[in-house]
Amino acid sequence: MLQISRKSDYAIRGMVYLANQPLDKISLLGDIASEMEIPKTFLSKIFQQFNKFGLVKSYRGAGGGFQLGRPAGKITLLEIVEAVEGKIVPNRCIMAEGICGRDVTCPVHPVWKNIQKNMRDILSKVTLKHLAGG
Amino acid sequence: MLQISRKSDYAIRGMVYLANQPLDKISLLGDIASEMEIPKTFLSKIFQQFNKFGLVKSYRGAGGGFQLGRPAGKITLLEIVEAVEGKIVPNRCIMAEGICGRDVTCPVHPVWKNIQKNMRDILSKVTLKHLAGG
DNA sequence: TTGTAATAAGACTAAAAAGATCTTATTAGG
DNA sequence: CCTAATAAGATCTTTTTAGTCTTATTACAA
Repeated sequence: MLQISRKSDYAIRGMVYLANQPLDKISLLGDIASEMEIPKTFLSKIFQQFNKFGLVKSYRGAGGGFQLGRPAGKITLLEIVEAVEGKIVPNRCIMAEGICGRDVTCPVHPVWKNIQKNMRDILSKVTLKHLAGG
Repeated sequence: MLQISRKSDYAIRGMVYLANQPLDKISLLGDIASEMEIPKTFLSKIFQQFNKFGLVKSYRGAGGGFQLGRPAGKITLLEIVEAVEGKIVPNRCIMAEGICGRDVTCPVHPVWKNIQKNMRDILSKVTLKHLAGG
Protein backbone atom coordinates (compact mmCIF):
# COMPACT_ATOMS: atom_id res chain seq x y z
CA MET A 1 0.00 0.00 0.00
CA LEU A 2 2.96 2.32 -0.09
CA GLN A 3 2.34 2.87 3.57
CA ILE A 4 4.43 2.33 6.67
CA SER A 5 3.41 -0.64 8.75
CA ARG A 6 1.67 -0.42 12.07
CA LYS A 7 4.91 -1.64 13.56
CA SER A 8 6.74 1.51 12.44
CA ASP A 9 3.93 3.61 13.68
CA TYR A 10 4.12 1.97 17.11
CA ALA A 11 7.89 2.33 17.07
CA ILE A 12 7.68 6.06 16.46
CA ARG A 13 5.07 6.53 19.15
CA GLY A 14 7.15 4.60 21.65
CA MET A 15 10.25 6.60 20.86
CA VAL A 16 8.39 9.90 21.09
CA TYR A 17 7.18 8.82 24.53
CA LEU A 18 10.75 8.19 25.64
CA ALA A 19 11.87 11.50 24.19
CA ASN A 20 9.30 13.24 26.34
CA GLN A 21 10.64 11.77 29.57
CA PRO A 22 13.19 13.51 31.79
CA LEU A 23 16.76 12.62 30.94
CA ASP A 24 17.90 9.36 32.59
CA LYS A 25 14.41 8.34 33.54
CA ILE A 26 13.85 4.65 32.98
CA SER A 27 10.37 4.01 31.66
CA LEU A 28 8.36 0.85 32.08
CA LEU A 29 7.25 -1.00 28.99
CA GLY A 30 3.76 -1.24 30.43
CA ASP A 31 3.51 2.50 30.97
CA ILE A 32 4.64 3.31 27.44
CA ALA A 33 2.36 0.72 25.93
CA SER A 34 -0.74 1.79 27.78
CA GLU A 35 -0.21 5.52 27.33
CA MET A 36 0.55 5.20 23.62
CA GLU A 37 -2.03 2.47 22.97
CA ILE A 38 0.42 -0.15 21.75
CA PRO A 39 0.13 -3.90 22.45
CA LYS A 40 2.69 -4.40 25.18
CA THR A 41 4.30 -7.60 23.93
CA PHE A 42 4.54 -6.16 20.44
CA LEU A 43 6.32 -3.06 21.68
CA SER A 44 8.62 -5.35 23.60
CA LYS A 45 9.71 -7.01 20.38
CA ILE A 46 10.29 -3.68 18.70
CA PHE A 47 12.39 -2.32 21.56
CA GLN A 48 14.43 -5.52 21.77
CA GLN A 49 15.45 -4.90 18.19
CA PHE A 50 16.06 -1.23 18.86
CA ASN A 51 18.28 -2.15 21.77
CA LYS A 52 20.57 -3.95 19.33
CA PHE A 53 20.66 -0.92 17.05
CA GLY A 54 21.47 1.31 20.01
CA LEU A 55 18.27 3.29 19.54
CA VAL A 56 17.17 2.43 23.08
CA LYS A 57 18.91 1.16 26.19
CA SER A 58 17.19 -1.59 28.12
CA TYR A 59 17.56 -2.58 31.77
CA ARG A 60 16.40 -5.91 33.11
CA GLY A 61 15.16 -6.82 36.51
CA ALA A 62 13.41 -4.83 39.16
CA GLY A 63 13.71 -1.13 38.44
CA GLY A 64 14.36 -2.03 34.82
CA GLY A 65 12.85 -0.52 31.70
CA PHE A 66 13.83 1.51 28.67
CA GLN A 67 15.34 4.85 27.81
CA LEU A 68 16.65 6.46 24.64
CA GLY A 69 20.00 5.13 23.48
CA ARG A 70 21.14 8.56 22.41
CA PRO A 71 20.03 12.16 22.93
CA ALA A 72 16.69 12.86 21.24
CA GLY A 73 18.33 15.35 18.93
CA LYS A 74 20.52 12.61 17.50
CA ILE A 75 17.79 10.15 16.55
CA THR A 76 15.98 10.75 13.27
CA LEU A 77 12.67 9.46 11.98
CA LEU A 78 14.56 7.90 9.09
CA GLU A 79 16.56 5.73 11.47
CA ILE A 80 13.48 4.59 13.30
CA VAL A 81 11.50 3.77 10.19
CA GLU A 82 14.37 2.00 8.49
CA ALA A 83 15.22 0.07 11.65
CA VAL A 84 11.75 -1.44 11.37
CA GLU A 85 11.13 -1.59 7.63
CA GLY A 86 14.56 -1.96 6.22
CA LYS A 87 15.91 0.61 3.80
CA ILE A 88 13.21 2.59 2.04
CA VAL A 89 12.89 1.35 -1.52
CA PRO A 90 9.68 2.45 -3.22
CA ASN A 91 10.01 0.06 -6.17
CA ARG A 92 11.83 -3.24 -6.21
CA CYS A 93 13.73 -2.56 -9.41
CA ILE A 94 15.87 0.09 -7.73
CA MET A 95 16.95 -2.25 -4.96
CA ALA A 96 20.00 -3.53 -6.73
CA GLU A 97 21.36 -3.86 -10.19
CA GLY A 98 19.97 -6.89 -11.92
CA ILE A 99 16.74 -7.39 -10.06
CA CYS A 100 14.22 -6.12 -12.55
CA GLY A 101 16.19 -7.22 -15.58
CA ARG A 102 15.50 -3.85 -17.14
CA ASP A 103 18.21 -1.98 -15.33
CA VAL A 104 19.68 -0.08 -18.17
CA THR A 105 16.63 0.75 -20.17
CA CYS A 106 13.83 0.92 -17.61
CA PRO A 107 12.47 4.44 -18.02
CA VAL A 108 10.69 4.47 -14.67
CA HIS A 109 13.89 3.90 -12.74
CA PRO A 110 14.91 7.54 -12.27
CA VAL A 111 11.45 8.45 -11.06
CA TRP A 112 11.64 5.95 -8.20
CA LYS A 113 15.15 7.01 -7.33
CA ASN A 114 13.94 10.56 -7.08
CA ILE A 115 11.05 9.60 -4.81
CA GLN A 116 13.34 7.53 -2.63
CA LYS A 117 15.78 10.38 -2.20
CA ASN A 118 13.02 12.82 -1.35
CA MET A 119 11.46 10.61 1.30
CA ARG A 120 14.74 9.82 2.95
CA ASP A 121 15.73 13.48 2.94
CA ILE A 122 12.54 14.52 4.63
CA LEU A 123 12.69 11.78 7.27
CA SER A 124 16.35 12.35 8.00
CA LYS A 125 15.73 15.97 8.91
CA VAL A 126 13.23 15.23 11.66
CA THR A 127 14.66 14.22 15.03
CA LEU A 128 12.90 13.05 18.16
CA LYS A 129 13.75 16.40 19.65
CA HIS A 130 11.55 18.07 17.07
CA LEU A 131 8.75 15.67 17.92
CA ALA A 132 8.99 15.85 21.70
CA GLY A 133 7.26 18.44 23.81
CA GLY A 134 3.67 17.35 23.17
CA MET B 1 7.68 -2.11 3.27
CA LEU B 2 6.78 1.32 2.04
CA GLN B 3 7.00 -0.10 -1.43
CA ILE B 4 4.61 -0.27 -4.35
CA SER B 5 3.19 -3.71 -4.94
CA ARG B 6 4.15 -5.96 -7.80
CA LYS B 7 0.69 -5.28 -9.13
CA SER B 8 1.50 -1.59 -9.62
CA ASP B 9 4.78 -2.50 -11.18
CA TYR B 10 3.04 -4.79 -13.66
CA ALA B 11 0.44 -2.14 -14.33
CA ILE B 12 3.08 0.43 -15.21
CA ARG B 13 4.94 -1.98 -17.45
CA GLY B 14 1.76 -2.90 -19.26
CA MET B 15 0.82 0.71 -19.79
CA VAL B 16 4.29 1.59 -21.04
CA TYR B 17 3.97 -1.24 -23.53
CA LEU B 18 0.72 0.19 -24.83
CA ALA B 19 2.20 3.66 -25.01
CA ASN B 20 4.92 2.29 -27.25
CA GLN B 21 2.47 0.93 -29.81
CA PRO B 22 1.32 2.81 -32.87
CA LEU B 23 -1.81 4.86 -32.27
CA ASP B 24 -5.01 2.82 -32.65
CA LYS B 25 -3.18 -0.48 -32.61
CA ILE B 26 -5.04 -3.04 -30.52
CA SER B 27 -2.61 -5.19 -28.57
CA LEU B 28 -3.18 -8.72 -27.43
CA LEU B 29 -3.06 -9.43 -23.74
CA GLY B 30 -0.80 -12.39 -24.42
CA ASP B 31 1.70 -10.30 -26.34
CA ILE B 32 1.90 -7.65 -23.64
CA ALA B 33 2.19 -10.22 -20.90
CA SER B 34 4.93 -12.22 -22.53
CA GLU B 35 6.99 -9.27 -23.67
CA MET B 36 6.79 -7.52 -20.30
CA GLU B 37 7.09 -10.71 -18.24
CA ILE B 38 3.76 -10.39 -16.46
CA PRO B 39 1.47 -13.31 -15.56
CA LYS B 40 -1.19 -13.06 -18.23
CA THR B 41 -4.24 -13.63 -16.06
CA PHE B 42 -2.96 -11.18 -13.51
CA LEU B 43 -2.52 -8.47 -16.11
CA SER B 44 -6.00 -9.28 -17.30
CA LYS B 45 -7.37 -8.40 -13.87
CA ILE B 46 -5.44 -5.17 -13.78
CA PHE B 47 -6.59 -4.07 -17.21
CA GLN B 48 -10.19 -4.96 -16.44
CA GLN B 49 -10.01 -2.51 -13.60
CA PHE B 50 -8.25 0.06 -15.74
CA ASN B 51 -10.95 -0.25 -18.34
CA LYS B 52 -13.46 0.98 -15.77
CA PHE B 53 -11.24 3.93 -14.92
CA GLY B 54 -10.87 4.75 -18.61
CA LEU B 55 -7.13 4.19 -18.49
CA VAL B 56 -7.41 1.54 -21.20
CA LYS B 57 -10.04 0.58 -23.75
CA SER B 58 -10.78 -3.10 -24.14
CA TYR B 59 -12.29 -4.91 -27.11
CA ARG B 60 -13.79 -8.35 -26.79
CA GLY B 61 -14.03 -11.09 -29.34
CA ALA B 62 -11.85 -11.97 -32.26
CA GLY B 63 -9.52 -9.10 -33.11
CA GLY B 64 -10.01 -7.81 -29.59
CA GLY B 65 -7.41 -6.56 -27.19
CA PHE B 66 -6.35 -3.41 -25.38
CA GLN B 67 -5.21 0.09 -26.18
CA LEU B 68 -4.69 3.24 -24.13
CA GLY B 69 -7.85 4.94 -23.05
CA ARG B 70 -6.36 8.38 -23.60
CA PRO B 71 -3.30 9.82 -25.31
CA ALA B 72 -0.08 8.79 -23.57
CA GLY B 73 0.65 12.41 -22.71
CA LYS B 74 -2.54 12.57 -20.65
CA ILE B 75 -1.92 9.57 -18.42
CA THR B 76 0.32 10.09 -15.41
CA LEU B 77 2.18 7.62 -13.22
CA LEU B 78 0.20 8.92 -10.28
CA GLU B 79 -3.06 7.86 -11.89
CA ILE B 80 -1.74 4.42 -12.65
CA VAL B 81 -0.30 3.83 -9.20
CA GLU B 82 -3.34 5.17 -7.39
CA ALA B 83 -5.69 3.20 -9.62
CA VAL B 84 -4.00 0.09 -8.25
CA GLU B 85 -3.05 1.04 -4.71
CA GLY B 86 -5.67 3.55 -3.81
CA LYS B 87 -4.68 7.05 -2.83
CA ILE B 88 -1.11 7.31 -1.61
CA VAL B 89 -1.13 7.64 2.16
CA PRO B 90 2.24 6.95 3.76
CA ASN B 91 0.93 6.73 7.32
CA ARG B 92 -2.54 5.70 8.39
CA CYS B 93 -3.08 8.63 10.72
CA ILE B 94 -3.24 11.10 7.83
CA MET B 95 -5.97 9.15 6.09
CA ALA B 96 -8.78 11.01 7.69
CA GLU B 97 -9.50 13.06 10.73
CA GLY B 98 -10.16 10.87 13.72
CA ILE B 99 -8.33 7.71 12.74
CA CYS B 100 -5.24 7.91 14.88
CA GLY B 101 -6.98 9.62 17.78
CA ARG B 102 -4.08 12.01 17.99
CA ASP B 103 -5.15 14.26 15.15
CA VAL B 104 -4.66 17.58 16.71
CA THR B 105 -1.54 16.97 18.71
CA CYS B 106 0.30 14.25 16.77
CA PRO B 107 3.65 15.83 16.00
CA VAL B 108 4.48 13.39 13.21
CA HIS B 109 1.43 14.33 11.21
CA PRO B 110 2.94 17.20 9.19
CA VAL B 111 5.93 15.09 8.26
CA TRP B 112 3.77 12.45 6.60
CA LYS B 113 1.68 15.08 4.89
CA ASN B 114 4.84 16.55 3.46
CA ILE B 115 6.04 13.18 2.19
CA GLN B 116 2.66 12.45 0.68
CA LYS B 117 2.60 15.74 -1.18
CA ASN B 118 6.11 15.23 -2.49
CA MET B 119 5.45 11.76 -3.82
CA ARG B 120 2.24 12.72 -5.49
CA ASP B 121 3.85 15.75 -7.06
CA ILE B 122 6.65 13.73 -8.53
CA LEU B 123 4.39 10.99 -9.87
CA SER B 124 1.89 13.44 -11.32
CA LYS B 125 4.53 15.07 -13.46
CA VAL B 126 5.51 11.90 -15.29
CA THR B 127 3.28 10.84 -18.18
CA LEU B 128 3.37 7.71 -20.30
CA LYS B 129 4.64 9.89 -23.11
CA HIS B 130 7.78 10.57 -21.08
CA LEU B 131 8.22 6.87 -20.48
CA ALA B 132 7.56 5.68 -24.02
CA GLY B 133 10.21 5.39 -26.66
CA GLY B 134 12.35 2.76 -24.98
C1' DT C 1 19.19 -16.09 49.64
C1' DT C 2 14.87 -16.12 47.95
C1' DG C 3 10.85 -13.77 46.00
C1' DT C 4 9.33 -10.56 42.83
C1' DA C 5 9.21 -7.38 39.17
C1' DA C 6 11.04 -6.49 35.20
C1' DT C 7 12.92 -7.39 30.21
C1' DA C 8 15.01 -11.05 26.69
C1' DA C 9 14.40 -14.31 23.46
C1' DG C 10 12.28 -16.89 20.42
C1' DA C 11 8.61 -20.15 19.17
C1' DC C 12 4.15 -19.97 17.83
C1' DT C 13 -0.52 -18.46 15.94
C1' DA C 14 -4.02 -15.79 13.51
C1' DA C 15 -5.50 -12.60 10.26
C1' DA C 16 -4.84 -9.90 6.29
C1' DA C 17 -2.83 -8.79 1.99
C1' DA C 18 -0.45 -10.02 -2.14
C1' DG C 19 0.03 -12.79 -5.92
C1' DA C 20 -1.75 -15.80 -8.94
C1' DT C 21 -4.88 -19.24 -11.10
C1' DC C 22 -9.10 -21.34 -12.66
C1' DT C 23 -13.66 -21.53 -14.47
C1' DT C 24 -17.47 -19.95 -16.75
C1' DA C 25 -19.62 -16.22 -19.26
C1' DT C 26 -19.81 -13.07 -23.15
C1' DT C 27 -18.77 -11.11 -27.41
C1' DA C 28 -17.44 -10.22 -32.30
C1' DG C 29 -15.99 -11.64 -36.50
C1' DG C 30 -15.11 -14.99 -40.07
C1' DC D 1 -22.25 -21.37 -35.67
C1' DC D 2 -17.47 -21.88 -34.53
C1' DT D 3 -13.49 -19.79 -32.75
C1' DA D 4 -10.57 -16.40 -30.75
C1' DA D 5 -10.56 -13.16 -27.72
C1' DT D 6 -11.61 -10.57 -23.18
C1' DA D 7 -14.94 -10.16 -18.86
C1' DA D 8 -16.00 -11.40 -14.57
C1' DG D 9 -15.49 -13.26 -10.47
C1' DA D 10 -14.61 -17.28 -7.43
C1' DT D 11 -10.91 -19.65 -5.56
C1' DC D 12 -6.43 -20.86 -4.00
C1' DT D 13 -1.62 -20.26 -2.21
C1' DT D 14 2.02 -17.81 -0.24
C1' DT D 15 3.91 -14.16 2.23
C1' DT D 16 3.71 -10.57 5.40
C1' DT D 17 1.85 -8.41 9.27
C1' DA D 18 0.30 -8.39 13.72
C1' DG D 19 0.18 -10.26 17.83
C1' DT D 20 0.53 -13.90 21.73
C1' DC D 21 2.64 -17.25 24.65
C1' DT D 22 6.16 -19.49 27.14
C1' DT D 23 10.39 -19.89 29.20
C1' DA D 24 14.71 -17.75 30.39
C1' DT D 25 17.39 -14.14 32.66
C1' DT D 26 18.33 -10.40 35.58
C1' DA D 27 18.51 -7.16 39.52
C1' DC D 28 16.89 -5.40 43.47
C1' DA D 29 14.80 -5.66 47.99
C1' DA D 30 13.18 -7.90 51.96
